[in-house]
Amino acid sequence: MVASEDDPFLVRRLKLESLRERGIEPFVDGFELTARSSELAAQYAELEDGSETSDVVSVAGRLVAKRDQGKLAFLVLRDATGDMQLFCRVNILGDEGFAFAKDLDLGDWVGATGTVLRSRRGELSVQPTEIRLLSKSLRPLPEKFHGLTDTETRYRQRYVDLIANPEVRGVFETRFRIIAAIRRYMESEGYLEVETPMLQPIPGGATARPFITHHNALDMPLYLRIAPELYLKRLLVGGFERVYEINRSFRNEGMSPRHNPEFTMLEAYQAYGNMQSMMNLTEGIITHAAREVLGTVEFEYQGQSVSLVSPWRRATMAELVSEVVGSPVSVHTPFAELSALCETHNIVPEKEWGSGKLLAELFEALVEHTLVEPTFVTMYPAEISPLARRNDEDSDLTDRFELIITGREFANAFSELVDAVDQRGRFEAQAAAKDAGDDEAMWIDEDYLRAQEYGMPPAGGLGIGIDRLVMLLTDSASIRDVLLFPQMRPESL
RNA sequence: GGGCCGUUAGCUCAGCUGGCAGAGCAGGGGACUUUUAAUCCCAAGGUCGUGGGUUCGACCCCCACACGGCCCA
Repeated sequence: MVASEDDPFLVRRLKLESLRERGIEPFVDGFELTARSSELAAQYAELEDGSETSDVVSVAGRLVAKRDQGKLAFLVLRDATGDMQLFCRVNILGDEGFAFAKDLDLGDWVGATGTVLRSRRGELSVQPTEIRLLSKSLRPLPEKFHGLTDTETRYRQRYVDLIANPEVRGVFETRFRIIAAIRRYMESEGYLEVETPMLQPIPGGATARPFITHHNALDMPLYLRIAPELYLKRLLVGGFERVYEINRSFRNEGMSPRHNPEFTMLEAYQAYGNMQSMMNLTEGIITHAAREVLGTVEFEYQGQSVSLVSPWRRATMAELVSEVVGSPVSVHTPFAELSALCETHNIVPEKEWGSGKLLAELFEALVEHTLVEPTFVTMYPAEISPLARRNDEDSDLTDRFELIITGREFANAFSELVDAVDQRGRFEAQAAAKDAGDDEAMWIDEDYLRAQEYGMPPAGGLGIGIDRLVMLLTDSASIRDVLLFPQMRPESL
């Protein structure tokens, strides 16, 4: 028996068998509770230290602490709203009931019925007349003081992380409140939430490598979408004027503290809108979400202060790059000069890159990480914006912006390209790049072109990375901290 | 893909120039009728990530691999 005494898992298995032998079912069928922890805390806020009531309540939760004191024992139950202490006395529970209570293990799901009191030390408690085991826990919980800190275990066994680190649940509650707030905002702005295919025959709407899968009945490849964009825009052709979708997209790329293979994006499209209206919408969505969950638009992210107070800075990509390199630079700067600048800054240009790509690379390397306060970076080169409308004054640029906050991209939006002829040309340039070996380049989507040929209204379109927004508003350093189950290599169990 | 760091008891962590593996919590036994990381006493618990190598001797040094984290592409 020495071995089993040392193994918490075995001890609990034996305890489980022993319960059954005594006719006690360790996994009961439901439990009727009358109160939750926070409700009792609010209801009895005025109850004085050391005073007892005759009010009978039933509570339930996971046993997270046990302080055995001889003929008295303090158990702490945790439910979704908070903790509640059980004040267990042998003369109230009886010898058998008291022994049963003390024999419960940390981690067990427990229900208790009894009277409400506040202990001399001021702890609101339920003094049980009856304690029931609702569901037996077979594995020991992490250490009570330090909790679970091992990052790998926290991500792999999120259920344990959520038990051991209550603040983690808070992060995810905030995540889902942000998303709910955005949905309310979009509805108030007249947008209809729609659902478009995640399994696509042609992955489009972004430049990224897709995941590929196979449909057996059709015997054809399908791709997990890299963006919903092209389907949402087909809806504008069909006459929907304001649509949005919040859901997963998938990109078959490297993982990092800011990238997960599946991630959540908001995309919204507005007929008759343009880059300007998308700036307003972006500002509205993000400030609304911040106010809803933080109550303010000024906060700290990873030690640096961030202010989302409107209006947000607007600057063109060319202006921002020029500022940093100290001389005027634009998409029209001679190619050789741009190449030389890149090399000065340790960017190795690839042979198919044009001036637009060079400028964008300079921006990413030199400017992006320096923009802490929200900044709309506008006038993206047409070369790297195959779905955006050309600027009326300069056809090498597009009416596109990205929103940068804390040095990171949060949104990407533009006046949509609705000219089917121009769109075909841009697709063909992408196809050429793909043939030249760029496996992130876009495919030609003939059906999308056909849709545009029917006539698409002028429109603004917007994408916001929801995971990154949640990171910002929950002060999380890694995307894995805002994904319940981040992607991990398989562990050997 | 490259660089750096990490992996020791269920959990959180120590471990000296290379000399028999340590603590706290949890778990086991005992005391205690107002505790709050309760306290006190006793006993137990380890393929030191995996596989090689160096050495009289390796948790420690070297190599490879696995998993994770951060940085870079």
